[in-house]
Amino acid sequence: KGDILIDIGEQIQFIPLIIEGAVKVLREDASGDEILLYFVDFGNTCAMTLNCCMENTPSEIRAVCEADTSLIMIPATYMDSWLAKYKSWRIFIFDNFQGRLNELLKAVDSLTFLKLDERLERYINEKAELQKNKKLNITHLEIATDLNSSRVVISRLLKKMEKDGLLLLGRNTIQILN
Amino acid sequence: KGDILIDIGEQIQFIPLIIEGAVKVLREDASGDEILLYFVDFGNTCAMTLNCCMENTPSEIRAVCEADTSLIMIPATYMDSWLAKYKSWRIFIFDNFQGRLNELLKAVDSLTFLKLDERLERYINEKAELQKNKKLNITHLEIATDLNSSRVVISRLLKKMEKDGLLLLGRNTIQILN
DNA sequence: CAGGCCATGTAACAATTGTTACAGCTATTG
DNA sequence: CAATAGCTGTAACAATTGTTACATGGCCTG
Repeated sequence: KGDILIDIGEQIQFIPLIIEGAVKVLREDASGDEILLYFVDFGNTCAMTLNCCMENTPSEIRAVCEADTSLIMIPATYMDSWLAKYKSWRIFIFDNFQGRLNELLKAVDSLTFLKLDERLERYINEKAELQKNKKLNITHLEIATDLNSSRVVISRLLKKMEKDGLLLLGRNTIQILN
Repeated sequence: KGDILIDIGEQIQFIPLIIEGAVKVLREDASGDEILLYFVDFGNTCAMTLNCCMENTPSEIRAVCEADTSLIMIPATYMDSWLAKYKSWRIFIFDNFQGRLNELLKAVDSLTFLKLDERLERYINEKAELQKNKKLNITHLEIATDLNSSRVVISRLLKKMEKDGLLLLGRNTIQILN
């Protein structure tokens, strides 16, 4: 948990398949601001990584373990020969591309069409679903970083959600009600 | 020009390769608001389309011809067998995936890290580059639609850019200076 | 237990973006 | 040439989001 699997600018020689746990994929700009792109969990891999392996280009994203995570690391050299040999591998790879593209589209949708309070709500629910637990251990600052907002704004919105009876706030915890 | 190549929800049986012209790829939400994702031009194809062909899922995006456009339409049935047979085809396909993923990342970056005036500037410059002409034929409303903003806001920002000596505005035209 | 660090709550204010309303102008059409 | 529809300019105002500043209280460490 907390380990950086892949960082921006890094070259990768292995395709990571997630067996257990979850990985958070994010993007950073020149001044160090971040935005969460999506989570990847069991049975999936990161399409960005696939490309890096195929094309030997540096990573555009950072991947951080959300929880303790087990991976199978497949050497990149197998990538191409397996594509030629196995239809099941082709299907797996393209399924994953599709999944990642759709996650990116979802990210664009959120940024474009949702207000911050809606993005926050979606974020909290996704986190809870991922860890299968309605009580989150997280600080307002961490949320603000993931959503590229500021702590004060997130606190303000969370307080409003608590007043509306959606949440219960504590130090380092958010309990989802209902 | 103006033709809709692929619409949201449509099924596609052909992989379009762009020979001439340019295609604009956009996303729409439930209430009909749009956001421009990226442009595709010569030598490329649309990764979303690739997936639709492989997986037979409906399109998540709309593709509209920006200019008069010529395409080669490759029947989707060839997709898989060519992947098994030709390394050059695999490279082509993965290059395109990489290109489209990077365009999507760029879209996320713009939405996250740029203010509207910067997004507008980027948009105008991209348009000019695409058509290799610093005089654009476009209305403020069209721009507002592509950027998911409102006409009044775009007019306001454009006027400011004109005052700053970056542009020359006319009816249906924007001339980029410098 | 004292000191310091961190998380949260709140207020006041600023900046950005969106909305509504209306006026003037241009081009096209009958 | 009159009528109309579409494009642009502008003002006034509203909503959302960001910023700065400070207070409170928990928790860890020495």
